[in-house]
Amino acid sequence: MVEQRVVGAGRGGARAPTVNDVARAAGVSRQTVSNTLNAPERVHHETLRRVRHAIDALGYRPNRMARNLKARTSRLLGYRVPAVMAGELNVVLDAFLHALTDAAREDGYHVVLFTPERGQDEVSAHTELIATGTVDGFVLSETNYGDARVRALIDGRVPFVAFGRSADTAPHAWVDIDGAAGMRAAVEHLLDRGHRRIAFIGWPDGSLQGDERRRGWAHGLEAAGIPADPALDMRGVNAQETGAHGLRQLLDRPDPPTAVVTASDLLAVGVEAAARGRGLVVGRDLGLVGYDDTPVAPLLPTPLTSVRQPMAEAGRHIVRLLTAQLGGSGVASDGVLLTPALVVRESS
Amino acid sequence: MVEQRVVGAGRGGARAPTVNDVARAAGVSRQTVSNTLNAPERVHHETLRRVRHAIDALGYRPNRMARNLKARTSRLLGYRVPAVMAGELNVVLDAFLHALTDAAREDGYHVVLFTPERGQDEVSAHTELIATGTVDGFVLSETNYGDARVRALIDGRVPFVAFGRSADTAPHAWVDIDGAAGMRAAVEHLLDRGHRRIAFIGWPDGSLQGDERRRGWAHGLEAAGIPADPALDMRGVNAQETGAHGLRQLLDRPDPPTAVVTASDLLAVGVEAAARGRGLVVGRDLGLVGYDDTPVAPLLPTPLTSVRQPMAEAGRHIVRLLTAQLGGSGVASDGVLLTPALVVRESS
DNA sequence: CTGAAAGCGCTAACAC
DNA sequence: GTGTTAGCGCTTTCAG
Repeated sequence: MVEQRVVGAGRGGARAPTVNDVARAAGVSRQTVSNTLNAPERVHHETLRRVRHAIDALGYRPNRMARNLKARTSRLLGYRVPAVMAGELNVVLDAFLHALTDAAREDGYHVVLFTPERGQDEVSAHTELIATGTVDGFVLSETNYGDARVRALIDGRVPFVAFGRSADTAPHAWVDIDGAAGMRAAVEHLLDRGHRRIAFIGWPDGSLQGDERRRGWAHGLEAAGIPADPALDMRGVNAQETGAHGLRQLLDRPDPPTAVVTASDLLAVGVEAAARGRGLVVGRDLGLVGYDDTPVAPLLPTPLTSVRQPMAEAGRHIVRLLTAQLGGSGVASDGVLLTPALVVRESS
Repeated sequence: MVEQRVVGAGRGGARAPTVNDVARAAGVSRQTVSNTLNAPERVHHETLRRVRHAIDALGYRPNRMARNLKARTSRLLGYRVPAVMAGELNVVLDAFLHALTDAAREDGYHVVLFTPERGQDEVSAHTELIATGTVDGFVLSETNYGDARVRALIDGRVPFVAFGRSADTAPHAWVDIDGAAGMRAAVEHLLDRGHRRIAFIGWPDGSLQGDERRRGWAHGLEAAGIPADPALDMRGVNAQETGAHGLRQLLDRPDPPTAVVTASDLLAVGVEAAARGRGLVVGRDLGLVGYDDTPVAPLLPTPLTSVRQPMAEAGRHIVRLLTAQLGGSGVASDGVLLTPALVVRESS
């Protein structure tokens, strides 16, 4: 009986069986082994059986790297791990990565992580990986206006898909979540609840996502015949204190809003805290809707209504577009726009 | 002037220059090119200069896969992306991944993500990757009592490092964070603050981390001469409601605790909510310490004191141990135990 | 239907 | 110091 244990690159382990070993065991040439795997219809029934038996007996598995070298591909998709922002609520990176990984596997790829070296710029971190054939293409996230990576990858004819449009660059493949639609849904929900004065607390101008969300707020109101009052449009960095400060300012006005939408859950947490500080109960005295539906949303004193982004779906689409490019089908300038969903809780 | 643009595997891009191209351009054999890169001391000054010039001019970068095939390694470390748990606070996956990725790069490796296929068991997902030479070793996380992966990888002589000890298996390389020490620090901190009746709310018996944290609570008290009262030892699934229910039960006792430590921030959120429901203010009327220092901790109505696990440091150690094994140095049974730190906020 | 020959891009031995 | 030879494990012509 042939020993059948998992043998790999492990130090000390016997080296893994190769096509040659299988060929010898089955009494055929190694090409026939290859055909058995890649074009079984060209192999005689009986031979097929014999080869397959040998494969099982030896526990043979074709070597990825040899295969890839021959095929001049790595079957690897690069993803730059976003920097960890202290104090920020990570926008469900895990769901996104999980989706990327699952979808990649289904298409015969793997996701490989990277970060730029100290002192290395973003762009050369990418070009280096391509030039060495380490990856076949990239998943870009956190793209913004005039993203340098987008520019460079297009110029270098490197396959990639961006998570987020980057507005002012040449056409390229992207997947995005419609931030304006999400915010608009939040506003419409509050309008349904009877609110008429709805404030927005967001980030300073100049971020693609932030601007889009602000636009959604304005359009949502205007569609209902309510002008977007600039006095109800607050902005500041993405921090709890910005939300708190914003709400206090709003409440100090002669005509305070009855509801607030924020560009992030983090801002909403600040709003909730400031409201509590003024003796107001969110959900009863003040409508509040956050954005991103981070894990904190259901945990606030008044569980927070929030806009949920379909991160897993986005990840799947990204991989599909990317592998389509790599496979030769698929255009490098496809775009997919996904719509977020409002998760209604008690804050609104 | 030689054209100098990034050329890669991109469809339509001209194929990348190889050693042969460089050799031709520099008027040497391709071996000399290889030596220039890998053993420059054996190459004549003048030749070195010429070859290097050609390398720069052509934008040559050695192909990873060819190199790896030759070296019989993939320079890839596999990491199974943990399943996304709805409703759980992800324990700062991003910081961990970032650290893994950075450390891997410094040692000449990359991290590749994977998940088991539908219907595929954990173990064969790992052995498959090794058998095909896709990865050189693994980073295991979420190990638990009698982990099947640990068993299988040891048997298959596959290099790996576990994040978390798995108690009852054969010796192997691991990095862990001392949960008992973390909880003990929390208890000692509360004792310093004058608390004497300190309750613990944790998970049901049978999880390595949960049991360890409970032990830390008991030992922390006993070291101060206070017996760990079983009536103050609550358990339930990791959910907000478990914390809330636990606190209500504790408060209904004739001798309620003055402080609570929990096995997770999520449980602490529940405690905070239940306390508020009873008209108690955490930090003033009740001491509270959570665990994991998730992003919610500073955002609670009373910012939560919590035990922070050094995830980044753990990631770095894991990669160091793993690459040491792969490089031939380093023992496969090294262990590193890290100590968590208490982050004191207003809840205690 | 099967085998022989060639080569993906690189490097390690060994000659010159 | 430099070039020649060989081969990592696989697949892809092309003969037989």
